[in-house]
Amino acid sequence: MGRAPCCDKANVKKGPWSPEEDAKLKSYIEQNGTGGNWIALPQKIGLKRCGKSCRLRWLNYLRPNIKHGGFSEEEDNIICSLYISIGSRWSIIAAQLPGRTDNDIKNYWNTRLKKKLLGKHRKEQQARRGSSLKQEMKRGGEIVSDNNNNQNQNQNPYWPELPVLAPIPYSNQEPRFTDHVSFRKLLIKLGGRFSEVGLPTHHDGTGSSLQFTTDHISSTSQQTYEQSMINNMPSSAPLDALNNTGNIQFAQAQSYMGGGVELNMLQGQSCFPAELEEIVYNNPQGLDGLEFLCGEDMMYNNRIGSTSTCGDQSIGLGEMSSLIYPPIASNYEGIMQQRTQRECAFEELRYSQAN
DNA sequence: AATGGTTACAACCGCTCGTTG
DNA sequence: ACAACGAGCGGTTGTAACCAT
Repeated sequence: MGRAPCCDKANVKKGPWSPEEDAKLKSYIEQNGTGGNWIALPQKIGLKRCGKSCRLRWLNYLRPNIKHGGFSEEEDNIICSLYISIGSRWSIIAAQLPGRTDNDIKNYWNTRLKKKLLGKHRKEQQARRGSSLKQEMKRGGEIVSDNNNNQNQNQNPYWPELPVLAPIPYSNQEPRFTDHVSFRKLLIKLGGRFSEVGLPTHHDGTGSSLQFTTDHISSTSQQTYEQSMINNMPSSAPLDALNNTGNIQFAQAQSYMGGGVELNMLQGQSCFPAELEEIVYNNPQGLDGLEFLCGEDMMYNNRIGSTSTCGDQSIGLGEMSSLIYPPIASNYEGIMQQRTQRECAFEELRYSQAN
């Protein structure tokens, strides 16, 4: 037996709202509130609309102080930062941007911001290709003959340029982020502390779960964290929103922090959105300009570890960036569970390319 | 002016989660 | 413990507006 429909589909109007309908809904809610029951609302007002439709119309359009369009650079940065941290959790992102709705941000991301970001990335990639091609032409055959020394010569912290869709080394033998001390430092810098005591081990015997807790955070590291948040965020406004918001999800997220957050560094896992994975995995340099998201240290670590997701203790940008926003990172397990099939497919593709 | 393609946005759909009886 | 229900969320679709030819 299926679930009963929330309204009589045959008798509800669909499509764009008329000004009259808007006026009815707005004036009723302003005078009486929603009454906590959206399903009953349209009947009370005499609207031939589904309750869900009314709710959506109110939240996305009629509610006071709603801003439409005209996203600022700062808002762009916040959206990008949060998207990279938590993915498409539009309601959480919207909670950090007063006056913006999740629907609005979602649309803005899908239609403009994503393209803007990818366009910028591709442009930079082309520019780099162009300049490296010029260099290669200058050096002539040197490169080929010197191939064996390339690794040593490559002194910059960046990954060597990888051709798009080139097979990515995928070896269990060489996890690139095996240094627990470095990782611990990073976490401490971010204000958390992980404990290896009593950590569960994987079936293959490699302990790879890191307990990220805040209940032991010293005031110093807490301050460090707060400072790092301030430094890394485009402005303090989102922080204010974070502190002051009545958003339930954030409250929940904060409460989870007290109990400790487990970051399972599972093989090949990344919570990175597919379109950004392209940037990250094909060309970590492409993240230049997004340092505001995580700071230079983390950018460096990303370059070191971004293509290694198979190592038992390795950490990819997805995981790293999920630490940027600890209140959000506390939802990490949930986010990981919600990894899309698309992302899994991406990982599989990478794996198959490498083998 | 007509047509076809693209973009931006509003709205819908279906799912999950929390609450209630 | 369970089912029914409403609220909320994210993905998708429909369509008006705009632009190029």
